[in-house]
Amino acid sequence: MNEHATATVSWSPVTTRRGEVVRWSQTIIPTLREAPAEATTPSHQLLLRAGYIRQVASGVYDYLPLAWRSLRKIEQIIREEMNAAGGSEMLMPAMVPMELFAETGRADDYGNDLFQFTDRHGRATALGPTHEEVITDFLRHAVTSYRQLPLTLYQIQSKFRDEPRPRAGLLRGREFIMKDAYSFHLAVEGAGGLDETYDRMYQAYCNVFGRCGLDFTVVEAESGPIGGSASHEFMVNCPTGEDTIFRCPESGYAANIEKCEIGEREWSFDATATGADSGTDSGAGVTPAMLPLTKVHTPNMPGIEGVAEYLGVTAVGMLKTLVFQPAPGADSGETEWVLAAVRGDHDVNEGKIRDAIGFKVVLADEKLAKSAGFAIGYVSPRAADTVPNCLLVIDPDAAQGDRVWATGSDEPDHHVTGFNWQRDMAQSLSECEQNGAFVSYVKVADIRNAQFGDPSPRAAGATLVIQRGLETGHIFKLGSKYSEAMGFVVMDADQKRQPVIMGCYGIGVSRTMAACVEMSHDESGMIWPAAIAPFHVEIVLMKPNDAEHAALAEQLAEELAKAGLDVLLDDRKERPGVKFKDADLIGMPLRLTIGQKALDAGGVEFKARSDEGKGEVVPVAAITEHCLATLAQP
RNA sequence: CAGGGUGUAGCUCAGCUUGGUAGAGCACCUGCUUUGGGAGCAGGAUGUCGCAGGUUCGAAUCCUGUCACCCUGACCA
Repeated sequence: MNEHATATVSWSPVTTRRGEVVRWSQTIIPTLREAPAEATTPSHQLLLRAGYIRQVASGVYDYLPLAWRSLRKIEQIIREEMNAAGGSEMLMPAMVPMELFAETGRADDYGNDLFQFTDRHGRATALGPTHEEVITDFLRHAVTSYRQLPLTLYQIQSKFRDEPRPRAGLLRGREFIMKDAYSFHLAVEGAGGLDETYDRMYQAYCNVFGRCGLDFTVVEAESGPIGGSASHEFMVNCPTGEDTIFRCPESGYAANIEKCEIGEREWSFDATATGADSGTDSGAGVTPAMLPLTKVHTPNMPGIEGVAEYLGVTAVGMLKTLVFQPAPGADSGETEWVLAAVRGDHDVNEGKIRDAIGFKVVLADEKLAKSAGFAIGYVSPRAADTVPNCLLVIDPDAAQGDRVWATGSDEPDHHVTGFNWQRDMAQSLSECEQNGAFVSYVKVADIRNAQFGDPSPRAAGATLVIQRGLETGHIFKLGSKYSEAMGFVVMDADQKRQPVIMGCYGIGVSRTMAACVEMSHDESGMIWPAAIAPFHVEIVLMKPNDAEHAALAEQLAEELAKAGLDVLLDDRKERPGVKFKDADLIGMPLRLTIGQKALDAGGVEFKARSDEGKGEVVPVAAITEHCLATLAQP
């Protein structure tokens, strides 16, 4: 077993990382010629085929040796950047008593997404999906003075969420590896404040994903159920990504679909106005001439597409009106109902409604809405005139008065054509047009999801473009949501008790690995960036039985390891074709082939995975230098 | 949770309509040959046909139930 000698490391107080040498015959890399039928996304298929992961249950996977090496490298990069940003690593338990989630109300928010069980004593316990409560519980006992702040703590750990539908392998699992960091401050602004750490984390995240060799975009995001005031998502760019992101090519503004603002759009309820068309409106299906309001029988057609076809118009020529209610606990004053009117081809954005009217809304309960007088499925903006305590919010693209619209008739199974804002709702709208502000019960505001080609909110004349991405990182400004709920207060310099201000920062570690495969592969297999590849170099030994060849392979591996590179030595007694196919599949950045051909030519064959062709012969003495130089290239 | 699909050898799948006691390719084991892009020949091993009930002389096949997994949606890091 002397060949193991290359794996021994001489300990030194000064660490110059020595690479590792692993022989294929002594580990397990179970490659598959064909992808198992259950895998449909590229990263899932390749991770399975290349012997990185195996499924244990839906959304639950073994990380095999190759995957684990890559994951550890990603983790190490994260550690270095978190530490550099002032974070301290710790480890919290995966098991969390339900009492902690009850304190913040997240037991209900998470609901069935929380894995729960009861221990033998009947204590309700959850597997942690994230650890705000646990860390807040720890710190409310350990930190009592503002002098101990600011503080940033993080951990890298398996998280558990009982996803309604796990899918795409590691991209959406029920158990996954995540780095979660939490920061604590006395204030939002100023030295030691949340903003300072948030900005530092933002930079650290850019460093992490940059060092991992990923092509990514940072987008503004809604903070979601976790709560808080500001948020950015880090998205790995790839065409198969499940998230849609919008970007303004002029200003660099980028946001996800929930958050993306839309630039100024002209609107007017005036029937005689000219040029009211905004640049976003193709004008298809609209009729400038005034037509009479006509009721049309449209039985069993609550859907926009069906009705539009039946009425002989397009969705662009229709008004879609949805009925919302103030969310439970929302401070809505007198308002009981919120009507949102958008163009038929647009989607209402609840977050934007909230921002426009000042309180959160949820889609109305159908039974309640019907008993209040709404003909659900056939509602028009005019319902705001008849139902009391009803607020009407209109998207600018729908607030066009120089044309007629098809819309609901406010009675079941009927729509109307020829609806015109000014003629048919003049009274309600008269004041609204003055300034667009909250006059009486009508308001015009951006309340829809952005679309390709919408005006940019940050650069006049520019339009938004669409990209696909995979979310691998997310940072939030939490504020005092958790500290207030859990009584984490600290004495400030004025001897007043202040709830602590928090931020939280997550990276999906296992998802980052999958996203990398998703982003970087070809028809033959994976193509790893050097920084997170399981090994830097794979040595393909063509004739493992030839003592001279084998000795050269060992010598090269040793040299490369000394230079700090990790080496996988394919010493299997397999045919060349099998080894080459496998090498392409598992995707190490560099491949060295030791065979008679190249030896006769005075060297070994060198090939970068990302290059086409069969590679070049490099003299043995120059190999290490050549590898290091190639890996150093961006 | 709604809709759809699939469970047969390690993997990909055929067989099911029309019931008669299980197959192919690849992988695996042995031997020989071969050795630069998933080899050839010869031989060999491999299954509670997801599970449970029912119908039948007889069930992979028909019926009922159930479980698992995948896809689309809702939801979501």
